[in-house]
Amino acid sequence: MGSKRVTLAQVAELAGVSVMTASYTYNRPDRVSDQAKSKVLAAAAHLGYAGPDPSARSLRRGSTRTLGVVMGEHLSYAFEDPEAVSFLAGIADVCAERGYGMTILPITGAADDVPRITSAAVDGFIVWTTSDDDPVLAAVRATKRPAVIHGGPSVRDLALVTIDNRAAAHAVGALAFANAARPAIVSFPLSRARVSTTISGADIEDVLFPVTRERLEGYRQAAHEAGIAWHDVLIAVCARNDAAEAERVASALLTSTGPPDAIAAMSDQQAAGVVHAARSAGRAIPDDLAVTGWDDAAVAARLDLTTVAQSLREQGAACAHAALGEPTSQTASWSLVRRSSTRL
Amino acid sequence: MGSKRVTLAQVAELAGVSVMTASYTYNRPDRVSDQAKSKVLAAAAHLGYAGPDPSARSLRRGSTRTLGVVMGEHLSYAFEDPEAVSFLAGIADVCAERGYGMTILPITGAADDVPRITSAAVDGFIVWTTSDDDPVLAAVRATKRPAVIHGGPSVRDLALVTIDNRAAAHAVGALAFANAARPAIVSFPLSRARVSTTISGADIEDVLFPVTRERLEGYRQAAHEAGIAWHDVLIAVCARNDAAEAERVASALLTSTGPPDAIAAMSDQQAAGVVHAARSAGRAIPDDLAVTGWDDAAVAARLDLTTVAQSLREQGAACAHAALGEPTSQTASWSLVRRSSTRL
DNA sequence: CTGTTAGCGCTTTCAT
DNA sequence: ATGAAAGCGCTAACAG
Repeated sequence: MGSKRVTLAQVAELAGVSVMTASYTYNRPDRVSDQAKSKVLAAAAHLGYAGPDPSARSLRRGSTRTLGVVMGEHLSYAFEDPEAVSFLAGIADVCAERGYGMTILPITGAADDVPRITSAAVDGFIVWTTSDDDPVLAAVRATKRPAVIHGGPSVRDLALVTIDNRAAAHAVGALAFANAARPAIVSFPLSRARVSTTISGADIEDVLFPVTRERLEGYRQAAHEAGIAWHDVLIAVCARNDAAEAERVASALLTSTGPPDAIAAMSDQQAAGVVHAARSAGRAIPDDLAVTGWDDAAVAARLDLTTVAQSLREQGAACAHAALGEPTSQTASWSLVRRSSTRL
Repeated sequence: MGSKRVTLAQVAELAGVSVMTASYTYNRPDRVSDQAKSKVLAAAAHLGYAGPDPSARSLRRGSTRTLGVVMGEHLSYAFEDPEAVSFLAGIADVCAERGYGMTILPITGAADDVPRITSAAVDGFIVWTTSDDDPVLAAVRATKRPAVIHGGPSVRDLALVTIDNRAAAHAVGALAFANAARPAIVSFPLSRARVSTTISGADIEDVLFPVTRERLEGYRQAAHEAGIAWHDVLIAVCARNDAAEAERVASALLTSTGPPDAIAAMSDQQAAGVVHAARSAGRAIPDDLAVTGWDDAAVAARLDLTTVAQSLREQGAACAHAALGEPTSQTASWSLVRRSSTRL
């Protein structure tokens, strides 16, 4: 007791063995005689030695046995988004199985994000959906460690795990916009600036979040096939993915002149907000207003929402495998869940 | 390009400066001339050097700039508990501010948890509520690094951040059990085994989760003061903290002979399950059944539940400060929120 | 402002 | 089964 830091060398000395025997006691117990082992462990206990120093071990081994997860912008938002949380749980499953730690890298959106990435003691990175211009992407790539991006964007040298958002949006959009005259979309942000705004017929090419962009493209195609001009489609952009903001936005739309008769949202949380707004405005679903969600979360079943099912948990696990350098299929599956919130 | 690992020495050599000048370029840019700095950065760019190796740096500095969080049992459960998630967000706030990483240590409940703790490259530990007999506690203590336990148990040398659960349970129990003849409690697990069971007048001393134990003590006192014998109080122990299990359990209670007329739950999620069960059983709240929750989550306001308010987010932040070795008040605040789900 | 020296604590060779 | 040597990549401490 007492001295601040106990080293393996001290343990070895007290045990009367070489440093290597002490080291083997912790790393290859089978290659050490029981006698030597117990001498080492006794000495360790006596000195209060808790095991090899993790940093020294990482340096020597060249591996930290930890995966880094970059959640984008304010980290606390990440924990508030249930789909993001499922994704984390999927990563956690794999880490737990492998005995790996999982380091959450706090991103603030400011310039100091880059050094944080660069100085993270991790073996690989998992990046949660971000925008094309996110400097974090270059920082991750520069580390030359295995890395995977969930959702997008696609970056050279980095793996990508995602569903086909465009195809899924096309499919669910077809249900949402069936027999609609004035469809609207409740959307995720278009850029990292995250401004809330309402526009019509968005210039999709300018959208910097690839997931949002691809979904808008799918919705555009669905609108087109339903005989609706894209510039007639109102897009309500929400700064954050939550029910409250979607409800406010949808209320405004529904009480405006020429209110929408179909709203496709980008998450079930948003769709739940839309449903509440519709109830408050006295609209019947789907007759007055068709609503679709995304993710097939618990709330979608509860509200009987037509939605796109995908497993963020499985995708999180797939990302973890990729970040560990294991081969993984890049393309995740999705399916359409047709319920009573749409006319079709 | 090409060579697997680029070192600072190589960068320095190419730049024609000493290793220290290269090191300072990254760590004390102000102490290096602009000229030298740009030579170093040019060389680094040329070689594809992304910055000092984190493990080597940690070893040399004696600090990892990362905090470890132990969430207890299956990590994925942690992410499913909204209060646990708030707690994590509070830690994340502080880590983001300080430029620290946050390593989530996956705990499986098996024997291999201990080496995971021991080999975590972190400067301090935060342990989410656990049981008196959790081996993780000794492992954390053995590292001799700053550590803090949230909720309990209290362990020598380790900080503790918690509210006074006993007092809070006493207070909310008084509202729950007012004018009740047959009160019941929907409880968190009593031990890490996490078995679901229903007992009456539990032997509180045997409960291994201190948070659960203290709340039961508070409820017992409240029952006593309401003139109810403890052995008449039914305790429905849930394996997990979620609405679904609480709803099942409450349904069973409400359809039994001599159903409860008051139920105190240990979380708002559980209370929400109880409310749903009451509705299904056609019971009026609070006249037929008084219900109380805990935490004052969003759902509590929505269901107009009497509950105990506490900020897990602030407590998470307080834990982070403690784990960083900063002084922190150990005792967090709580307050009673009286709404319409109780008779008083 | 820049450089030299020393070693953080450990484990990978390669012997014995 | 055990040990000696070497060095992972970096930065604190001190010169100059």
